[in-house]
Amino acid sequence: MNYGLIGNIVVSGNRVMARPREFDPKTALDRIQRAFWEKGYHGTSMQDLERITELKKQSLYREFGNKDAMYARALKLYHERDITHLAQVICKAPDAKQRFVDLFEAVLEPVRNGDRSGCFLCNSAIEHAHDDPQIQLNAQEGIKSTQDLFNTALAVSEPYKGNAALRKQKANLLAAGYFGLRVMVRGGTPLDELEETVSVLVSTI
Amino acid sequence: MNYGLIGNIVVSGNRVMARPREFDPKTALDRIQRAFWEKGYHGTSMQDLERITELKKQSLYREFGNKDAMYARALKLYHERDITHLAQVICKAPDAKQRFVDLFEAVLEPVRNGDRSGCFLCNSAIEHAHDDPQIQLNAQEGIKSTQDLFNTALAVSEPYKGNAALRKQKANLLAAGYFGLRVMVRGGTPLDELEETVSVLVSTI
DNA sequence: TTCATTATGGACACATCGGTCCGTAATACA
DNA sequence: TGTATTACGGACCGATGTGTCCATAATGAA
Repeated sequence: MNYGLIGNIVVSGNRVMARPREFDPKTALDRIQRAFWEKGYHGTSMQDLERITELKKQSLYREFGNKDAMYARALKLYHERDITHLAQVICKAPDAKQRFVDLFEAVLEPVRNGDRSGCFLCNSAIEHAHDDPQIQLNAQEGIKSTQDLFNTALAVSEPYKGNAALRKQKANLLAAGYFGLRVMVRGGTPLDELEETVSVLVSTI
Repeated sequence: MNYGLIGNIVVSGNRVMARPREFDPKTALDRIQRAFWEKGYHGTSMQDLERITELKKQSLYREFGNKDAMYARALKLYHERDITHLAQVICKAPDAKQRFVDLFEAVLEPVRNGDRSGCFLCNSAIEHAHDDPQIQLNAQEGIKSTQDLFNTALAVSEPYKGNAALRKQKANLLAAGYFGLRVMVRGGTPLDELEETVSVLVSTI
């Protein structure tokens, strides 16, 4: 049994393990991520994290190290879970157009539930563009991989299947529209306007 | 002679005026705006503002009130100057397509000069979406007015001139792409990728 | 029991934050 | 000259921020 990383010290399982952890690190990280996603790095204090995780700060520091590490973990989780989720959504339907209908529906679905957090990747890129080169690099790669994802999603149907140049152009167009849409979500654009924008985006396919 | 607003107190000019202001409030506000634009509200401290304006904090407080007021003034200046600038750019050319070529060129021009601040409106919307309803409202209106601006810009040429529904759709598409593009700028996307995205956006007109 | 670990409460260090106040010098007009 | 205003230096305030330390209790396995 491996308890994983605690701070920077690896705790192996073949030792005398005493009082077990009472909280679930995954749900803790999940809540931390939600906080950073909604309110940003500066907008989220350690007090906030204590409150929403229902953990004391000592436990948080023991588990994750420091605030920066928590933010990095949150961003990583976003990539591993939420981006991957979109990647799965977009590859289900058998034709390109329907794929993007599904994708944009997955984007609007949280909005219908009152969640206007937008895109964590975009948010972090904008908040830390001018002070954290690591996050900037992460954002850059995220943008790139979104374009690539859209590209492969288009490749299932003609004329994109047989025309790589056209495919890349369309992928870029859809990616720009996608990022813009997510900014509009966070910016408070009414749902019907968002839906209209989605339908126009899809109609370009 | 009217020295305008100092804090909330109007200083009328028919009194014995003594030592005149030695700095230019406009250039001070200009630098304040640039700082907020680049680094955001939380990322910009009063110390930063003192440094970049070359003013002491007492002068800043006397002139603008407090940090929130400075940020509000910066946002207002963005609307009055930078948005208006785009509005002028986009209305020069005689046909719709060229108008958006000009617009996107105006967006990329700062990037060519190494300025990747992006869109102050988007940045503020994302940073304050969940804590300041006033800024959220401002962002919402900014998004709306951008769509409207694009709409009127399209109205100069057929088929948009005679087809309001099509015009609105295209305006929404271009607006989403525009916002996405500006996020990509701040996210560090390479210039050639940005140019490619622009050319695809323009080609939809 | 002993030992290693987790959890908690509380104090506290240290920096930074926005913001205020005071004393003093400089400036311009009456 | 006196008066009103601006500018500056510097001290200072209270709040908040991240992060550490310590003592103590709880827990489970050897």
